[in-house]
Amino acid sequence: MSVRVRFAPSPTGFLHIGGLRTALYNYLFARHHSGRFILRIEDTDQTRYVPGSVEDILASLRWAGIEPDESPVHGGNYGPYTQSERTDIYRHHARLLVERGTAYYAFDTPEELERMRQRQQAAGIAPHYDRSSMRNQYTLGEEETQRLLVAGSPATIRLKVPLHGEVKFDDIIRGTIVVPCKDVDDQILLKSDGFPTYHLANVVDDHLMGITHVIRGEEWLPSTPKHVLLYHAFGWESPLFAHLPLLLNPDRSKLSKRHGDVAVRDYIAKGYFPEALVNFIALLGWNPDGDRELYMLDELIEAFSLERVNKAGAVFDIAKLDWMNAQYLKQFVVRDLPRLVAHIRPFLEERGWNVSDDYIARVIVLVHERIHRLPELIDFAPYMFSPPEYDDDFFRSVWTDDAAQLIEECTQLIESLEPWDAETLHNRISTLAQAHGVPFRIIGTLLRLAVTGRRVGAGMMDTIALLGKDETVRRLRTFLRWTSERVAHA
RNA sequence: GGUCCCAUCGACUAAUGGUUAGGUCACCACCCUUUCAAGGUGGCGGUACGGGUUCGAAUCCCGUUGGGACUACCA
Repeated sequence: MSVRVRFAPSPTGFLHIGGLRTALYNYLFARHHSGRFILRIEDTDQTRYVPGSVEDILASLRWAGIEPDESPVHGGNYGPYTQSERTDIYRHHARLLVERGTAYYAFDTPEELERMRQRQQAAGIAPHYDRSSMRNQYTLGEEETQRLLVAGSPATIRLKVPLHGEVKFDDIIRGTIVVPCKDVDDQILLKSDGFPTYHLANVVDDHLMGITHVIRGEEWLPSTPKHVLLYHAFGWESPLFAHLPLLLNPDRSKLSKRHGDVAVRDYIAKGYFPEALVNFIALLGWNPDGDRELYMLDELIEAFSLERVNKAGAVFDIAKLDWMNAQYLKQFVVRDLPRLVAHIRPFLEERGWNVSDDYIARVIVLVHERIHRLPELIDFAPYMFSPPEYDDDFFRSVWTDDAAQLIEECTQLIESLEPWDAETLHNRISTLAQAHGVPFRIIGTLLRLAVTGRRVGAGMMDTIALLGKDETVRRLRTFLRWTSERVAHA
């Protein structure tokens, strides 16, 4: 049987980084086995729906290179792929269960349920639906049940969980899991608003859509016994389960906002490469061997297997993501400079800097080893796009008595430099430094301060060579004028 | 509280009964060097604890401790 897997997010906001990893593992598994990857939208809770979510999920997946084979927009033979368009199917199946005697009607109000829970807590027992004392099909009797239904009383349908015995299932990642039935609650399957709960919709859809492997986050592990019971109740064969370890905050709680960005779109906005983010999260909880770190998407597909997924949660460590992004940055500088130029151009234009592709490319080559993400280039080397600004602290910390003389001579040297390249510049300045008995680094630093207004940056000779003779000389003269004013006032 | 899951350096992980417990990030030092990086070399640092099983345990079993998830007419 060919593999069919699904990623089934709720449209309650932007796609989460944890969701992206779940989608990725499903996608890798599907592609590795030449199977199908399905996107299903689980919007059965109308109150939590956030407009634009579906678009963000699709856009984020596409950005990451994960394209569904079937989805609300890609179509497919098992649609519709949006649960709110399948309510009739769920109602039908819920009634089917009632007819089979494996589910029943319940008429309790939220207030009644709340009181029940409080009683149970006060008595020191675990909160659970008490089938024998609440208002349902069994306590009310068939006649009263029918009367209430006909009268239109709000009703839910609950799963009739056996009082004894145990539920057992195999998880590909965790092995056999056994839970006593008495610890499984009579889960609501159909809400009084006629919509299904996650549990019903999920099981019905996975069955109807021919899903072979349910690969999802570990947070679903505790409710899997309910799902297994549901498959039994329908008389269906259940798919194989694989519960993925959670992505964690640095404090080892479930990855969440508060500790940093969790939306994929945040990472897109910060200029991370999809290759880097995908590579990074693929290795959070899975590893094909011990040593290799860098994998492109097709290599991940080739190497992926659920058997090598870890059980323990993994902390999302931005520092390593940054390192990985820098690795890809270096790679792309060699392999695909135009892509980098196109990537950074909007960021530059936002600052009002319109320069040629060729110039941008040269700046990227110049500074790329000093940054992790392309947009960092703007904060790292704004002086490549606009003149530097100096302030008093800066002046005090750099100025020495012979600085003016040295810069004056450098300016003249630069004005007449032929040919115009970094190596020649380095040689001539080196000679000048020797003539003055001054270490090269003194002049290098002085030039850096004058030309860039900063203490750190890319190689100074390369920077000057790229800035050009006119611009460099202009900045040096400005600097000299500015410093002489400072000295006069001092 | 109850149920379930988990446990190798600070982080991500390798080692599926036999290794001086390996690699990557981070951190530290040194080299390189016009600054900062990048790169190179080296270093710091770990099998949570206690019992078993075994000639031999990070690995298998039990317990303890710790962490997490779940415990809704949310997913």
